[in-house]
Amino acid sequence: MTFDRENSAGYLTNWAARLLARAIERRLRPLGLSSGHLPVYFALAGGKTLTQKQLAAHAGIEQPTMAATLARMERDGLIVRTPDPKDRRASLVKLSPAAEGKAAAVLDAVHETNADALAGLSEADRERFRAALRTIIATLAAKLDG
Amino acid sequence: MTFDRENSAGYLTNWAARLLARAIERRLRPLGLSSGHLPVYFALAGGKTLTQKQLAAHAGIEQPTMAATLARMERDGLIVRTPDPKDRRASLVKLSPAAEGKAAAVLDAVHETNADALAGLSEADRERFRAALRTIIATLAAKLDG
DNA sequence: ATGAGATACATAGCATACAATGTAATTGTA
DNA sequence: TACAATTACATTGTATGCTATGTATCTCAT
Repeated sequence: MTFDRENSAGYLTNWAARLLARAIERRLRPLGLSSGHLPVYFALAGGKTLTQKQLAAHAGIEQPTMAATLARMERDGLIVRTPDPKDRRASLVKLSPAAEGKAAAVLDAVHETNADALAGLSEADRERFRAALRTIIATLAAKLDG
Repeated sequence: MTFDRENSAGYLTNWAARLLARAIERRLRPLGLSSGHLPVYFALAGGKTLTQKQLAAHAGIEQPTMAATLARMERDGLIVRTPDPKDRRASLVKLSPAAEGKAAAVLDAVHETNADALAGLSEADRERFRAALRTIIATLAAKLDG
């Protein structure tokens, strides 16, 4: 079996994603945050309010994964849930004031991590890279639905 | 907090990696395999023999992660461990005959998944994408060591 | 030859992700 | 209005990944 990892987009993407996750975890840890919190942070920062379902859709993760992440964030005082007055099945999720207070530092951590990772690429290469990822995501997401 | 996911390499890479993982899982499941087995498969296919440490280094994952993966693969009859005659701390890991028999199908699954994911990119864009990933991996791996 | 340090692996604890399934509330239709 | 189907969330079980730490063995310098 001749398999060249260097030419497998899947293998390389997985590897890069793990390295990126480790890099962002290092920067978030001093803030008491973790990589799984990021999609929630960016969806809710600035006082916005969403349901669990909306958060999961926004993050592109499954509902049980979001349920577990929100449970941990609630345990750690990062989010607050209030009953949805229009739907007794649902809760409205908001960042806590403490979490909002960390928003700027979170944004810095994200930007620094991206800058570190992309240090070896020109600005044109960076944009081509992001464009390729957007295409791949769109392709696979469509395939998953259909 | 203004954060544009579409322009975050980390966010996009993570998302693409999760979609790719789901895609390959779908193809591997009928074979009784899973995405975590792949680095082991490709390192050992063809009768090769490596230690756990060598496998972890090859896959770019931490030793305890490889230990858990090997435990599952042993449980499922995919690998065989024999004591290393030169070092009583170590085991030599080999694919089982049953696992070797699936090698061609595994390779097909990987190639098909990559082809699906990259369907929206030209061959030139694909190579640029892989090159960018190799650069990012090298950059982050170096930063992790230093 | 021996003791210190390094090495190979195991173990514990946790986070993030999935699929499959259950429960309660809502919605739409007959 | 009542029942069927749908929806929102919870729960269970598993896999993959990490960090931190423990244990047995090996290696190297004295």
